[in-house]
Amino acid sequence: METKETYHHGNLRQALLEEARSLIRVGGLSQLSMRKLAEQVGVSRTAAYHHFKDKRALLIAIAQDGFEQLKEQAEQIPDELSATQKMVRRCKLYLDLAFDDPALYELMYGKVIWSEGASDTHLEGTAAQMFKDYCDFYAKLEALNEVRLVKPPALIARIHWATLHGLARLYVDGVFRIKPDTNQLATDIVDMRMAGIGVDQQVE
Amino acid sequence: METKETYHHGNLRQALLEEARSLIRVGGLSQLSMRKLAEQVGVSRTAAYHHFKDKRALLIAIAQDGFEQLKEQAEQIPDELSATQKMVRRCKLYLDLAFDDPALYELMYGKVIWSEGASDTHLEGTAAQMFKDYCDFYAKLEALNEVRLVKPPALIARIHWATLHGLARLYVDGVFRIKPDTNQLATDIVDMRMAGIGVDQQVE
DNA sequence: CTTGTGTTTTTGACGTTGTCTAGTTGTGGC
DNA sequence: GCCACAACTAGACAACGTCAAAAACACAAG
Repeated sequence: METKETYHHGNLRQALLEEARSLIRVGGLSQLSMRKLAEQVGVSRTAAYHHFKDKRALLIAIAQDGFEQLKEQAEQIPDELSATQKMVRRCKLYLDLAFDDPALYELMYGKVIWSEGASDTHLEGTAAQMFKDYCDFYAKLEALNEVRLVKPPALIARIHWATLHGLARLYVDGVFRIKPDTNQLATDIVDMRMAGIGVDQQVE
Repeated sequence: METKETYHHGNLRQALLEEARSLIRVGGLSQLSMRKLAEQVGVSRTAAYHHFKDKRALLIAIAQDGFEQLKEQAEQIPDELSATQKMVRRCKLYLDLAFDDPALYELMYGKVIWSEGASDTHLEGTAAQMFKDYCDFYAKLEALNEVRLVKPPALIARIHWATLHGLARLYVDGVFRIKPDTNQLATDIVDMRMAGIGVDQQVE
């Protein structure tokens, strides 16, 4: 790679994304500014605007990367696990994201992306898919006669996600300050959710 | 009240709080600026700094008012209701706050207050009390032999609050855009929570 | 090697923000 | 009426996000 004395960075977009990711991991979303970011990367304060329409576009790109990473992690869950065990793993991945990288979680599931409609982020499908996965999970358990749903799967899925999101946000925002054992917590949530809809035995 | 041509407003602190409350209700937290607020109230941009140390101090005051209002509403729940019915009412009040005044909810339970430690806000006790109320609720049901807890009350209380908070935040942040029937939702949550910990009959 | 074109930066500038500080005005006690 | 203090106004500063013009760079064609 050539030196930085020249104008052309060469791979500025990627460098901005990586540096921004690092900055928010350390200082939180509120500590990220386009000027500080540019300074860290070694370019002028408006160089980023050639690669990103505005600050929100850069943040969206970081969130997209985060969703991609989460998806790749979910795909590594072994196929041979039961549906319930897979769900516990997915819940754990979700909680791990929030507890290990609170600012990325806040970006992915917070107002920057969602408050003005997310149609420009191509992430609405992602959120819908997550919701659908939860619905499918419960519908599948019922189809296998493993549980008897006493509420519609959509309601159960909504509350399932809300529970995870609430635990995440209460930590991300600083209301709860103690990082839990996410494996245990995911197990407890799925366990309680099983009991809530009629399953007879606890998660093994 | 005397005219506004004079320097002395007379009751600027209260006017700022009321106007700020109104501004965030309409435009959201991000639309509130000290300059716009001062202009709306008819004073110069730094007048507020005589009454509030900084912007965060003003926001804390609004959040404190919000908690006070929530507490007063909870105190109006009739004593003769069963513990479960009271809990449904409280859950409904909580959800109503989030769905009817999202910015106030975000302020009360979000980063402005909680991210740097809330010791200067005198609200830590409020959050702790809410958590304790949920714990007590479940412990009381168990003491009355109405339910059999299969998890510690602290975990159940934490997940109970997380569920409410998650539903609230998913709406406040714009991930979910449809305002639900909060009475039905509160009933469903408590209903499912009952089932989750072993209650034999649904909420009447 | 030169030239032209397109890309990618830098630089000057603007509007907005929160907040500091000095100065001005108003209030109330004596 | 005077004085001290409270409560404001006004000037100023630093930082922010972003726009647009100018400058530098990369590359292809001749």
